[in-house]
Amino acid sequence: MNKTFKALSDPTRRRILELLNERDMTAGQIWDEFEISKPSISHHLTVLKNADLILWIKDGQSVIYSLNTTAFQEMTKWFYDFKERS
Amino acid sequence: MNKTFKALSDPTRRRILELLNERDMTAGQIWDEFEISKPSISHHLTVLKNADLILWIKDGQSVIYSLNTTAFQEMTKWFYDFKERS
DNA sequence: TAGATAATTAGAAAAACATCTAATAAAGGA
DNA sequence: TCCTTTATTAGATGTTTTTCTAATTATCTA
Repeated sequence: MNKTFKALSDPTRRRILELLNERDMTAGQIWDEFEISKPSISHHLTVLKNADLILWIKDGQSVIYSLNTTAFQEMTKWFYDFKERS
Repeated sequence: MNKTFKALSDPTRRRILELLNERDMTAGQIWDEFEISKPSISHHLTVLKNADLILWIKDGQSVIYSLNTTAFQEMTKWFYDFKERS
Protein backbone atom coordinates (compact mmCIF):
# COMPACT_ATOMS: atom_id res chain seq x y z
CA MET A 1 0.00 0.00 0.00
CA ASN A 2 2.96 2.33 0.59
CA LYS A 3 4.04 1.69 -3.01
CA THR A 4 0.56 2.55 -4.19
CA PHE A 5 0.43 5.89 -2.36
CA LYS A 6 3.97 6.73 -3.53
CA ALA A 7 2.98 5.92 -7.12
CA LEU A 8 -0.05 8.20 -6.86
CA SER A 9 1.98 11.11 -5.49
CA ASP A 10 3.27 12.12 -8.94
CA PRO A 11 0.98 14.20 -11.20
CA THR A 12 2.32 12.61 -14.41
CA ARG A 13 1.49 9.15 -13.11
CA ARG A 14 -2.00 10.21 -12.03
CA ARG A 15 -2.56 11.65 -15.50
CA ILE A 16 -1.44 8.34 -17.04
CA LEU A 17 -4.02 6.55 -14.91
CA GLU A 18 -6.72 8.98 -16.00
CA LEU A 19 -5.80 8.35 -19.65
CA LEU A 20 -5.90 4.59 -19.15
CA ASN A 21 -9.29 4.99 -17.53
CA GLU A 22 -10.54 6.13 -20.95
CA ARG A 23 -8.87 3.43 -23.06
CA ASP A 24 -5.95 1.01 -23.20
CA MET A 25 -2.84 2.58 -24.73
CA THR A 26 0.66 1.66 -25.91
CA ALA A 27 3.71 3.25 -24.28
CA GLY A 28 4.14 5.41 -27.38
CA GLN A 29 0.55 6.64 -27.31
CA ILE A 30 0.96 7.58 -23.67
CA TRP A 31 4.21 9.40 -24.46
CA ASP A 32 2.39 11.45 -27.15
CA GLU A 33 0.29 13.01 -24.38
CA PHE A 34 3.25 14.42 -22.45
CA GLU A 35 6.19 16.79 -22.95
CA ILE A 36 8.77 14.56 -21.27
CA SER A 37 11.14 11.99 -22.75
CA LYS A 38 10.16 8.43 -23.54
CA PRO A 39 12.52 6.93 -20.95
CA SER A 40 10.85 9.10 -18.30
CA ILE A 41 7.44 7.77 -19.33
CA SER A 42 8.89 4.28 -19.24
CA HIS A 43 10.10 4.93 -15.69
CA HIS A 44 6.66 6.13 -14.59
CA LEU A 45 5.05 3.06 -16.15
CA THR A 46 7.45 0.85 -14.20
CA VAL A 47 6.48 2.58 -10.95
CA LEU A 48 2.79 2.09 -11.75
CA LYS A 49 3.43 -1.57 -12.64
CA ASN A 50 5.27 -2.18 -9.36
CA ALA A 51 2.37 -0.63 -7.47
CA ASP A 52 -0.03 -2.98 -9.29
CA LEU A 53 -1.97 -0.01 -10.58
CA ILE A 54 -1.62 -1.03 -14.24
CA LEU A 55 -1.38 -4.18 -16.33
CA TRP A 56 0.48 -4.68 -19.60
CA ILE A 57 0.76 -7.09 -22.49
CA LYS A 58 3.20 -7.27 -25.39
CA ASP A 59 1.67 -6.87 -28.82
CA GLY A 60 4.33 -7.14 -31.53
CA GLN A 61 6.70 -4.21 -31.12
CA SER A 62 4.30 -2.45 -28.81
CA VAL A 63 3.34 -2.84 -25.17
CA ILE A 64 -0.31 -2.19 -24.37
CA TYR A 65 -1.09 -0.79 -20.94
CA SER A 66 -4.39 -0.94 -19.08
CA LEU A 67 -5.77 -0.08 -15.65
CA ASN A 68 -5.72 -2.62 -12.85
CA THR A 69 -8.94 -1.70 -11.13
CA THR A 70 -8.46 -3.97 -8.11
CA ALA A 71 -5.75 -1.69 -6.70
CA PHE A 72 -8.20 1.21 -6.77
CA GLN A 73 -10.66 -0.76 -4.67
CA GLU A 74 -8.05 -1.13 -1.92
CA MET A 75 -7.36 2.59 -1.97
CA THR A 76 -11.04 3.46 -1.80
CA LYS A 77 -11.39 1.22 1.24
CA TRP A 78 -8.57 3.08 3.03
CA PHE A 79 -10.37 6.38 2.57
CA TYR A 80 -13.66 4.86 3.65
CA ASP A 81 -12.26 3.99 7.04
CA PHE A 82 -12.19 7.71 7.88
CA LYS A 83 -15.29 8.85 9.67
CA GLU A 84 -17.87 11.32 8.33
CA ARG A 85 -16.56 10.95 4.78
CA SER A 86 -20.06 10.34 3.33
CA MET B 1 -5.03 18.02 -4.91
CA ASN B 2 -1.38 17.47 -5.79
CA LYS B 3 -0.49 18.61 -2.26
CA THR B 4 -2.96 16.15 -0.84
CA PHE B 5 -1.54 13.19 -2.74
CA LYS B 6 2.00 14.24 -1.84
CA ALA B 7 1.01 14.50 1.82
CA LEU B 8 -0.48 11.01 1.73
CA SER B 9 2.62 9.48 0.16
CA ASP B 10 4.50 9.32 3.46
CA PRO B 11 3.75 6.42 5.85
CA THR B 12 4.37 8.53 8.97
CA ARG B 13 1.82 11.08 7.83
CA ARG B 14 -0.75 8.40 7.01
CA ARG B 15 -0.25 6.93 10.48
CA ILE B 16 -0.80 10.39 12.00
CA LEU B 17 -4.10 10.62 10.13
CA GLU B 18 -5.13 7.19 11.38
CA LEU B 19 -4.37 8.27 14.96
CA LEU B 20 -6.37 11.48 14.53
CA ASN B 21 -9.23 9.40 13.19
CA GLU B 22 -9.46 7.87 16.67
CA ARG B 23 -9.20 11.07 18.71
CA ASP B 24 -7.89 14.65 18.66
CA MET B 25 -4.29 14.85 19.90
CA THR B 26 -1.63 17.42 20.81
CA ALA B 27 1.67 17.54 18.90
CA GLY B 28 3.36 15.96 21.93
CA GLN B 29 0.88 13.09 22.12
CA ILE B 30 1.41 12.40 18.43
CA TRP B 31 5.18 12.49 18.92
CA ASP B 32 4.85 9.85 21.71
CA GLU B 33 3.60 7.37 19.09
CA PHE B 34 6.70 7.60 16.89
CA GLU B 35 10.45 7.03 17.12
CA ILE B 36 11.44 10.18 15.27
CA SER B 37 12.31 13.64 16.61
CA LYS B 38 9.75 16.26 17.57
CA PRO B 39 10.84 18.68 14.80
CA SER B 40 10.29 15.90 12.27
CA ILE B 41 6.77 15.37 13.57
CA SER B 42 6.26 19.12 13.43
CA HIS B 43 7.34 19.09 9.80
CA HIS B 44 4.90 16.30 8.95
CA LEU B 45 2.11 18.19 10.69
CA THR B 46 2.91 21.27 8.60
CA VAL B 47 2.67 19.20 5.41
CA LEU B 48 -0.69 17.81 6.52
CA LYS B 49 -1.89 21.32 7.43
CA ASN B 50 -0.87 22.71 4.03
CA ALA B 51 -2.76 19.89 2.35
CA ASP B 52 -5.85 20.75 4.42
CA LEU B 53 -5.94 17.24 5.80
CA ILE B 54 -5.86 18.37 9.42
CA LEU B 55 -7.07 21.27 11.57
CA TRP B 56 -5.44 22.70 14.69
CA ILE B 57 -6.17 24.98 17.58
CA LYS B 58 -3.91 26.42 20.27
CA ASP B 59 -4.78 25.40 23.82
CA GLY B 60 -2.39 27.03 26.29
CA GLN B 61 1.08 25.71 25.60
CA SER B 62 -0.28 22.89 23.48
CA VAL B 63 -1.60 22.68 19.94
CA ILE B 64 -4.48 20.27 19.45
CA TYR B 65 -4.74 18.58 16.04
CA SER B 66 -7.83 17.02 14.48
CA LEU B 67 -8.86 15.50 11.14
CA ASN B 68 -10.29 17.68 8.40
CA THR B 69 -12.73 15.23 6.89
CA THR B 70 -13.70 17.38 3.91
CA ALA B 71 -10.33 16.74 2.22
CA PHE B 72 -11.00 13.01 2.42
CA GLN B 73 -14.24 13.45 0.54
CA GLU B 74 -12.39 14.99 -2.40
CA MET B 75 -9.94 12.12 -2.45
CA THR B 76 -12.69 9.54 -2.34
CA LYS B 77 -14.34 11.23 -5.30
CA TRP B 78 -11.11 10.99 -7.33
CA PHE B 79 -10.97 7.23 -6.80
CA TYR B 80 -14.65 6.90 -7.57
CA ASP B 81 -14.14 8.31 -11.04
CA PHE B 82 -12.29 5.14 -12.00
CA LYS B 83 -14.51 2.56 -13.60
CA GLU B 84 -15.49 -0.79 -12.11
CA ARG B 85 -14.26 0.23 -8.66
CA SER B 86 -17.50 -0.69 -6.80
C1' DT C 1 10.43 37.30 37.14
C1' DA C 2 13.01 32.96 36.50
C1' DG C 3 12.69 28.34 35.21
C1' DA C 4 10.17 24.69 32.99
C1' DT C 5 7.28 22.87 29.32
C1' DA C 6 5.33 22.50 24.50
C1' DA C 7 6.00 23.39 20.03
C1' DT C 8 8.05 25.48 15.92
C1' DT C 9 11.78 27.47 12.99
C1' DA C 10 16.56 27.40 10.98
C1' DG C 11 19.99 25.22 8.73
C1' DA C 12 22.52 21.18 7.30
C1' DA C 13 23.19 16.35 5.70
C1' DA C 14 21.69 12.19 3.55
C1' DA C 15 18.48 9.64 0.86
C1' DA C 16 15.01 9.29 -2.60
C1' DC C 17 13.13 10.86 -6.93
C1' DA C 18 12.36 12.73 -11.77
C1' DT C 19 14.53 13.70 -15.62
C1' DC C 20 17.83 13.59 -19.38
C1' DT C 21 20.99 11.44 -23.20
C1' DA C 22 23.08 7.37 -24.94
C1' DA C 23 22.98 2.58 -25.45
C1' DT C 24 20.55 -1.76 -25.87
C1' DA C 25 16.87 -5.14 -27.00
C1' DA C 26 13.22 -7.01 -29.61
C1' DA C 27 10.18 -7.18 -33.49
C1' DG C 28 8.75 -6.09 -38.36
C1' DG C 29 9.39 -5.29 -43.20
C1' DA C 30 12.10 -4.48 -47.56
C1' DT D 1 20.13 -9.71 -43.60
C1' DC D 2 19.89 -4.79 -42.75
C1' DC D 3 17.21 -0.88 -41.55
C1' DT D 4 13.36 1.02 -38.99
C1' DT D 5 10.27 1.24 -35.19
C1' DT D 6 8.92 0.61 -30.35
C1' DA D 7 10.28 0.33 -25.94
C1' DT D 8 13.38 -0.36 -22.01
C1' DT D 9 17.86 -0.14 -19.39
C1' DA D 10 22.11 2.31 -17.81
C1' DG D 11 24.19 5.98 -15.81
C1' DA D 12 24.46 10.81 -14.60
C1' DT D 13 22.54 15.19 -12.77
C1' DG D 14 19.72 18.32 -10.27
C1' DT D 15 15.80 18.72 -7.22
C1' DT D 16 12.89 17.44 -3.49
C1' DT D 17 12.16 15.19 0.77
C1' DT D 18 13.12 13.43 5.33
C1' DT D 19 15.60 13.70 9.13
C1' DC D 20 18.65 15.56 12.62
C1' DT D 21 20.58 19.10 16.29
C1' DA D 22 20.46 23.72 17.92
C1' DA D 23 18.01 27.84 18.56
C1' DT D 24 13.74 30.37 19.22
C1' DT D 25 8.96 31.43 20.63
C1' DA D 26 5.09 31.22 23.58
C1' DT D 27 2.87 29.89 27.70
C1' DC D 28 2.50 28.38 32.43
C1' DT D 29 3.81 28.21 37.33
C1' DA D 30 6.43 28.77 41.59
